[in-house]
Formats: sequence, C-alpha cells, structure tokens
Amino acid sequence: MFRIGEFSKITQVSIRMLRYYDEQRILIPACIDEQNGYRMYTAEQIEQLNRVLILKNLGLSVKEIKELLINWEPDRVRDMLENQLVRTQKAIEQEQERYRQIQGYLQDWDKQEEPQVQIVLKKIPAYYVLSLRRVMKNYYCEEELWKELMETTSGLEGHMSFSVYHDLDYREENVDIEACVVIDGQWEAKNGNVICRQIEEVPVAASFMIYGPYANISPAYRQFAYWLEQHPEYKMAGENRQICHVSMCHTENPEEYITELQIPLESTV
Amino acid sequence: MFRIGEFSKITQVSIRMLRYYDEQRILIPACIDEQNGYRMYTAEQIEQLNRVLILKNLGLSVKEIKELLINWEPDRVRDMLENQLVRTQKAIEQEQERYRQIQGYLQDWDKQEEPQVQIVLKKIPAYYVLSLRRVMKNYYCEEELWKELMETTSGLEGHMSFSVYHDLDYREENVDIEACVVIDGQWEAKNGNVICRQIEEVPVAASFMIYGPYANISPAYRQFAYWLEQHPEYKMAGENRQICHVSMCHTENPEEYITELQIPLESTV
DNA sequence: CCGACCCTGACGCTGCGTCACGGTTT
DNA sequence: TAAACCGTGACGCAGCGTCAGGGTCG
Repeated sequence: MFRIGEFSKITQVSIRMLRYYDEQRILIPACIDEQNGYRMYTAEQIEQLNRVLILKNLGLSVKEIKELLINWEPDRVRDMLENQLVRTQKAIEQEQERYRQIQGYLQDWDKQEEPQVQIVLKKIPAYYVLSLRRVMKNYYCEEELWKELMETTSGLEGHMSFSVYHDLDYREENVDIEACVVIDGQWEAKNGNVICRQIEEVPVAASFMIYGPYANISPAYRQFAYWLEQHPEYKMAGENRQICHVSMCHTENPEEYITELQIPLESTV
Repeated sequence: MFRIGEFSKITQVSIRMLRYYDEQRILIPACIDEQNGYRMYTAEQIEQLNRVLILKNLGLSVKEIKELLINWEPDRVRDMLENQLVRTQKAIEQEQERYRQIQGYLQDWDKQEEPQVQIVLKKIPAYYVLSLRRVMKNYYCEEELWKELMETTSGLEGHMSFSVYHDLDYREENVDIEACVVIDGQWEAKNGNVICRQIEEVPVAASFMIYGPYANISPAYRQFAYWLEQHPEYKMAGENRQICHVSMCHTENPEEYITELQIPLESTV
C-alpha cells in the first residue's frame, strides 16, 4: 500500500491529478485510512491508472474514460476508439486547412500591405425561408421581386433577408434570382408563387462586406476574384448570396448601404 | 451607428462575443451612449472586427490578437503568422501521431483481448544526477555499483534513482551500467569515480512496470518486443533505463518489487 | 404597459496547477 | 517543534454560452 505521495512518484502522475481522478471516480484508492483520511493505493492500481493514461493519451475526455471504465467491454472500447479515430482525422484536416490559410495570408502579405477586401471564411447555417424565385431581365429588376415577396411577408420586416443568385455563371440578363426572408420554422406556403423551403447549410463560404452604393459591388467582386487567384486551395461551389444589412429600407443615402456577399467555397485539396 | 444587436446580426458575431471583445479591449465600441450605457458601433468597425475574426480563425489567442492590434505593424504580424505556421505544423504532427497510436491499439484489440504489458508513452525530463558508470561482468553485479555509489550519496535516500544501460545491443556479460541518483541542481563531484552530470531529456519513451522479482523482467521485455513489432511506427533509440520504485531497500519480499523500464523511442515516419 | 432591447455580474465548461488553511506523522 | 506529509476547498486558465436581475426604448 502506498500513500498518495509515493504512488505519485512511482507513476509520475501528480498528486493533484490522482485526487482529481478519485473525485471523478475513475481511479478510486484501494482504501482510505479511517484514522486520518489518507488515500491508500495498491500496486495493482498502477495497471488501472495506466489504462486511464493510455486512453487520455489517445485524446479521450475524462467523461468518456469514465464511461468505458464503468463497465469494461471490449466492444464498447473498440467503438470509442474508432470514433476517436474519426475525430482525430477531422482534427488533422482542420489543422491542415488552417496551415494552408496561414500560408495564404503570408503570401498576400508579401505582395500587398493588407488585403483590401477583408474576406472572412464562415459557415452559414441552414435556414427556413419564405422565398420567391424567378428569372428576371437584369439585376435592376430585383427590386420588383422584393416588392412582390413583401406583400406575402408583411410582419417579418425585422427578419434577415437575402438574395440567392442561382446562375452558376455570370450573366448580365435573364438572371435567376431568389428573394428569401428567414423564418423560424416550417410554414405553409401562403401564396402560389411564394414558397416555404429550407435552405441548406454551407460549410465554408467567403464573406465580405461592401460599403456604399451597389455600384461598389462589381469592384469588390473583382477583388474577390483576385483573392481566389491567390488561394488556389479553394474554388467556388454553389449559389452566391447577397445580404442587404443596410439598404433602401433603412436609409435614404446609398453611401450608407452595407451589403454582404457570401460565396460558397469548396476545397480543391 | 448600430446598437449591439444590429451589429451582431450584421457581423454574425454573438452579442456575448462583442461584449467580451470590448472587455478584452480588442474591439471597443466607437462610442457609448452616456444616457443608457449602450455600446454603439460604426460600419468601419466591421473591418476591424474582420481583422479580429481572421486572426482568430488562424488560431491566434485573444491575447496575441490584442498585442498585434495595439500597434499594427506588418512586420510583427508577419512574425506572429510565421510563428503560428510552426505551431500549426506541430499540432498537425501531434494529431497524426495520435492517429497512428489509435490505429495501433485498434489492431492490438483485434488480436488479443488487452495488451498484457501496459505500455505508456511518456516524456522523460532532463535530470541532474550523481552517477557512477562502469562495465560490469554481468547484471547481477549491478548491486556492487549501487553500494559504491551509496557511499558518496548518503543523505539522498529518498531521491529517485535509476540505472542506465549504455549498451545499445543486448549482451549477457560485460554490460555498461550507470547508476544514477537524481539531485536538484548542479553539484561538485564528490569522489573520483562518482560524477555529477545532466542527463538529457527523452521526448518519447515507452514505459512499463514489472511487478515481482527481477526474473519477471525478461518476459516483460519479450512482451515489449511484441509491442514494438505491432507498432512499426517506432523504433528503439537510445539507452534504456530501469527504475526500482520498490526494491530490496523497501521490502524483504521480492514479490513486492516494482520496477519500471523506460525505453527511449524514435518515430520512423 | 408590454415586449424587445440594453446593461452588469456571475456560473458553467475542461483538466488540472497552485495556493491557503488546517490536521498528522516522524 | 519543525519539516514533510495528508486532507478539503477554492481560484485561475480560455473563450465564450447562458442565465438572473434590473434599467430603457418604442
């Protein structure tokens, strides 16, 4: 029988950890001295502790280790390890992704002082929307679409709304636009043309803000094209969205407009 | 000027985060309404926030981001990013390492119920030691070495001690043994044969415990050989150590001995 | 007067390191 | 009696999510 200090020295595990493992019930001392409350450990517990340390090294959380130890069935351990294998794989991919991004920024840094359009990669969640989709003659007709949609969605003025551009190639006319207003859950369609649907999540999208009148959108797009060229690890994938955070509904002055573009991306590696 | 809720919606950053970034002084509202204490943000602050989010995505901590933002010099940002590149690379390697280990355990799991010798990979820190090294006729002579060392190291009985086996190949006789007692810092050598030296750190070592008499060491070594075969991602590298946690100094009964073997490893990948 | 905002303050999460305070053993 | 153990309890860490309690705005 060892007191906690000796056991700590033998196993190279700190006293604090041993106490913590006791508290979490994943390594309970063989007995506790009733006189003074000292924790007493036996040599066999080294094996138990080793199990804990091995699982910990493999990246399992204390909670998971505990669940495995409560009843130690090889099948459950197998499942957990296989699960952990998948998680580790994902972690590796994420770190590699990050590595490429840092490289990208370092390259940019060499060429220009600072990226002029600040592009942020983000994940866009799935939304339920009320939407109206139609092929319009040109981008300036988008307003008509919105007016029509508004007739059905009155009462939703505060909700986020955005446009989706369904053409995968660029075109000046006959553009396929969908005007969307975000709602909380599934609704019944309220009108023959306005439908309710779920818009799927986008795992990675490039997002950037455009300040001022809509005429600023084109130059910003060209900046984005430049960015994309510098980042060959990505390509465009899916339908772009445009969110008018501040638009004619909010202000009279186009210089105050704030428009966000979201461009779904996909990794090329 | 936006109130925090609007700003949050535009930027897709939670109100809690905005308040946290204010608290941490990495994104301070443009002004604060003196009447009601409301945080007010301007559109230009979106760019500032984007900088923060980009750096955050690259894995920098809030503290690091703060330091960069305090005075924004391209050179310092470059340095930080390069540093981050290295850290990310290390993280990738660690995760890959873990991936291989999990794979290894899963393979073992298929073949045998549970590894019989529980091997833990650990890092061994550098130590200062008083040591006595000599080529001895065989392993049974090790005791003489220890007795001789003890003459010089009286007063250090509680300190950790271990043996280092300097032969890189296995041999039955003329073995090169070093007996070491750990001390706190550099000392003067106290005797012609006993020296004080620093024993270098071992980044990765396989460690396992042997319970009972020293005769159990050989079978345990064979178990280790089996483990090594199952884990071709490692090979032995360096001098093995043996720590007698419980030995003849502590007990009369060899069945109670606890001996630890530490075998430095090196990755083959 | 209500609901939707805003504020500050505080706990929760993980896995321990690191005191502080007090009892025990040698 | 001092040093070296042991015990419990609590704060700190990062980066927020998530209340609670109370003031404000429209």
